[in-house]
Amino acid sequence: MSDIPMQRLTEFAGLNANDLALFRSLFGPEKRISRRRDIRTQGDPVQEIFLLSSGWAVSCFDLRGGERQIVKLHTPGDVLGAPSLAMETAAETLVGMTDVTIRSMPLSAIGRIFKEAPSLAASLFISAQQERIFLMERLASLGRMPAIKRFAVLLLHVHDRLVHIGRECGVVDWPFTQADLADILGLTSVHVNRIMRSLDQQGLIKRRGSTVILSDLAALRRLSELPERQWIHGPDWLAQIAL
Amino acid sequence: MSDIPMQRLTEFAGLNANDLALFRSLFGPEKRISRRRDIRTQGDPVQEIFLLSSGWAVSCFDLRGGERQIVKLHTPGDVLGAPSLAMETAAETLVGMTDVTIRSMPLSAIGRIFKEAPSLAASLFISAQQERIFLMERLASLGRMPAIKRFAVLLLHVHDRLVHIGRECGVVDWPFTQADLADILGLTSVHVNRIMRSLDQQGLIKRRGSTVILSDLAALRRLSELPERQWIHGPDWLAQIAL
DNA sequence: CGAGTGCTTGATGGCAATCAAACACCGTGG
DNA sequence: CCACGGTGTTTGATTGCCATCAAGCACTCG
Repeated sequence: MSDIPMQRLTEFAGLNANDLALFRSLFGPEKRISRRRDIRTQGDPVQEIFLLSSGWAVSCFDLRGGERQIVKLHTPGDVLGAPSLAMETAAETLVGMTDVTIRSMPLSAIGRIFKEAPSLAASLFISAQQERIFLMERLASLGRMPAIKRFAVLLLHVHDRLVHIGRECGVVDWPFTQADLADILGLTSVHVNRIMRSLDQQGLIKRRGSTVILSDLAALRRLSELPERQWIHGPDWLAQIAL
Repeated sequence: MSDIPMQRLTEFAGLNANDLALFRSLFGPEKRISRRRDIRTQGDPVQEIFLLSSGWAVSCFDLRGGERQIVKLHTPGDVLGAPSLAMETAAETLVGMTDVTIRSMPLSAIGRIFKEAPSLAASLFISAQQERIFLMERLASLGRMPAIKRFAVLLLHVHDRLVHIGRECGVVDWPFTQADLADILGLTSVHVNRIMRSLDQQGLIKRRGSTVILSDLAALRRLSELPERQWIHGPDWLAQIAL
């Protein structure tokens, strides 16, 4: 059984040993869920939040017409299902894109965190704000960019997140089919295919199976129209909580 | 000088008198900003968050090509600029769409809230999760719906928020031009115009200046493909923090 | 009254959807 | 071993939603 990944939680500030120990203690045992299975389906009662221990997952909205929009990609260390904390029943469906292992935390534990570990609570709060930025970027890309730029924005976003958790620079090895990418980008799989070939032929990316190699990072960033983000690290106001 | 509106903060649970008093005490004096002026521009250092006391505002992303995507509409009582708490410099531009009055809260005050008023902190946290749901809905609408449905989704979203803060049911009186709506919906102003006339002619809405009357709420909800949301109210885990 | 802003309408064009079909790969079972 | 179905990728032909371009109109304001 692997240890609990905490990259996302300690991204903005170090946490003391007590906080980390508390956080670990609040999660249940590991549970395996296989590829393409729902972790939680939209409409289910909200009784817990999840930590993704290993594998890839997504959050998505299923629409009445049978279409779906993937609204967030998750890598190990991510907390899943938190947005629905504001609701009686889950707004999003959580799906494993590979076999995944998750742990769950009951709602009562969230109360404990706010009561007993304010620094931890603040870290979760900032993480939620970061997620809002990610969503706003995706929104800007769907609303105001043609397909090629959307793809570049997505690829760079995932790339930068992967590098952040220690993966190799210049490579994105994700488990998505072109149909999945279409559900992320608001396109059809046919068009995603054309976009990818086009980027390939222009020399911006190369493809090896489901792996994408970013052969020209500078050109991709120029395409994307969005700046690289500078996240805070150990701001005064956060450090001061621990005192 | 008007009192501080707290609808958004008390939406999910009542707060005790101490928490409310603390919250009030953390905001600076009212400041007026006139229509179409930036409250904070993207790239500015993040030194505070804002409370919108009166008027309408938006958060938007300005892209390199000069286009913009409006990512969030704000009504009185909303906290503005919180997503950029995760960043060194602001990711979004905050703009008043009418003359607005705002109050600001320094970052150090956020630290105090987490340290001294865990129930208040938890309310802010849930509110951030709610904002993520809103963004995910917008994303689903831009990614997977044609223009008419996007408009219906937007109109209903704003309508339901306005009703929530006590405005008349069946009416949306907003200060947006068709060009603004285009920046919200990821369309052009020309197309927004055609969409609105079309809905008007079909009898789903009526227009009186900038006011939209929702003449057929049921039909609009059928169009929108998204369910009405049931937000939590006074869940156990939140109440338990105050004990 | 002229300039500016916002709304409306028509004509044209393009990006992406839709429809359709072939191809590659893979695990399964006859 | 090969047939087979299933999944995913690729490519072409056609369609359509929405963008773009252009111009006229209504209203406000200095």
